[in-house]
Amino acid sequence: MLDELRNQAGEDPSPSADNPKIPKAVIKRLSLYTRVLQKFSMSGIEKISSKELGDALGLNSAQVRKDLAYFGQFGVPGLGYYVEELRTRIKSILGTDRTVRLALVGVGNLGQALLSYTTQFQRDGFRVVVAFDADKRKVGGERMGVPVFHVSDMGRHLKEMAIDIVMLTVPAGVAQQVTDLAIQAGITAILNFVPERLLVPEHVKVHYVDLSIEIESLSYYLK
Amino acid sequence: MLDELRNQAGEDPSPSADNPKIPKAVIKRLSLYTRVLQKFSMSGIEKISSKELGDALGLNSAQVRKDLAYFGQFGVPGLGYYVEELRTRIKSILGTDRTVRLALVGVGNLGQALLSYTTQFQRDGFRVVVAFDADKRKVGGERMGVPVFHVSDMGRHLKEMAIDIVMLTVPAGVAQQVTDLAIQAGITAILNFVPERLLVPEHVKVHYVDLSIEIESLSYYLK
DNA sequence: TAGATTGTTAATCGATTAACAATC
DNA sequence: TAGATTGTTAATCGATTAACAATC
Repeated sequence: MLDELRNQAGEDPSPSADNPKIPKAVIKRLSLYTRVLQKFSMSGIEKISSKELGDALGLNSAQVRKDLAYFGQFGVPGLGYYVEELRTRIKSILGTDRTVRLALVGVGNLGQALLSYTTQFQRDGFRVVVAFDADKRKVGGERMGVPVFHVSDMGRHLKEMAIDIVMLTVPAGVAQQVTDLAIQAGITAILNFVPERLLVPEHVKVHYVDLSIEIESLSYYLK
Repeated sequence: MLDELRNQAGEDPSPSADNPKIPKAVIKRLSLYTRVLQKFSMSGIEKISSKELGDALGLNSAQVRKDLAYFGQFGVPGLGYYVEELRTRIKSILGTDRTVRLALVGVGNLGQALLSYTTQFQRDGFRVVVAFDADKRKVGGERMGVPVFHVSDMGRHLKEMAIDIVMLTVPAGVAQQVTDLAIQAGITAILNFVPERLLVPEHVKVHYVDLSIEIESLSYYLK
């Protein structure tokens, strides 16, 4: 599982009065909503109904309204939602209204693919600001405008550069080791593309993305 | 999600007597099980309990047993499961006991990352046998041992090479167009890495893998 | 036989959808 | 006001976990 599955990370932000345990699936859909809203916004459309928003993503309109209701009342009965306002509110909820700073560990093929997303990330409030590799030949220069350092210096750079999220695209054998180093440097969020289960302390959030599982499970549906 | 989310593909194989609607999440876990079983098998361990299998993946032992129970009785009460036997049975269920033939459309960074997985895929019963690109400079030769043709010839090659699954890593603007071509050529399973919803006929199964959503939703948990 | 672990049912938990009064 | 669409509750659906008799 990549995704969808294998969200065996830590616990959600603790449920409280104004935060009554938000399902993980809701958070993922919020990101999808911003993407659709962005498109509508660029076409100059100013309002959108839950039906329209749902249709664009293959979702039920009730689900859209319920998702949003977790965070407040954003709509106008009889009218719908104001596109730009809703987009802004959701980005604020997700925390992508400020720029999230990413580090990439492992500048292999997948790593570089993620780096090439940088431009898109930037638009979305994300930015890969540093990369690390164990191969000295890859170290020193830049890849896609991102400086590449040796993993032995990782801890220091992670702190200095105020990294929010570490993306792991290293060989399976060293994933845990690299994870430990990152956590020592104060990292609390890891996006793990390595098909290995990582052991981390409670306060660290690991998100698993497992590309080969996606392919493998699709095979079942061929028959 | 990736994963997890955005499984808005067609319907499951129709529920019948010996096939009582298998949840999608179960299928994904089956792939994970084979991976763990492979490891145990290589360490020379011959049997494994649902507890051990679950622990290796952070899953409940009851869930492991229930997942397997969808497909028959594989275990021995008081003993557990025979590693190699179980592995073989699951691979047979998933259809990865034969080699699944993949085509890649779009030889960009992500495409090449997926190509570089080829070796691993092969071990798992997967093989990328052909790739396509619209850039003439990429066409003609091979990448990671896989021949690259121009998209204009895609339909013909897909048929001739008996492709099972098409992996899409093309620019967003052409995703639907490429999809239509693939479907015309008889493709029924698509693994879509492009953040675009694809319109496909009922019989075609689309699986969405959305890397930037994974990152974006992780941002929420930073706070 | 005693100990262990399965397969399976029932209980719980979570997520989606339908329905509709409230409201612009 | 009439029409439309929200926010929200209740109903449904699906997935996970607990519990335990069956069985090796």
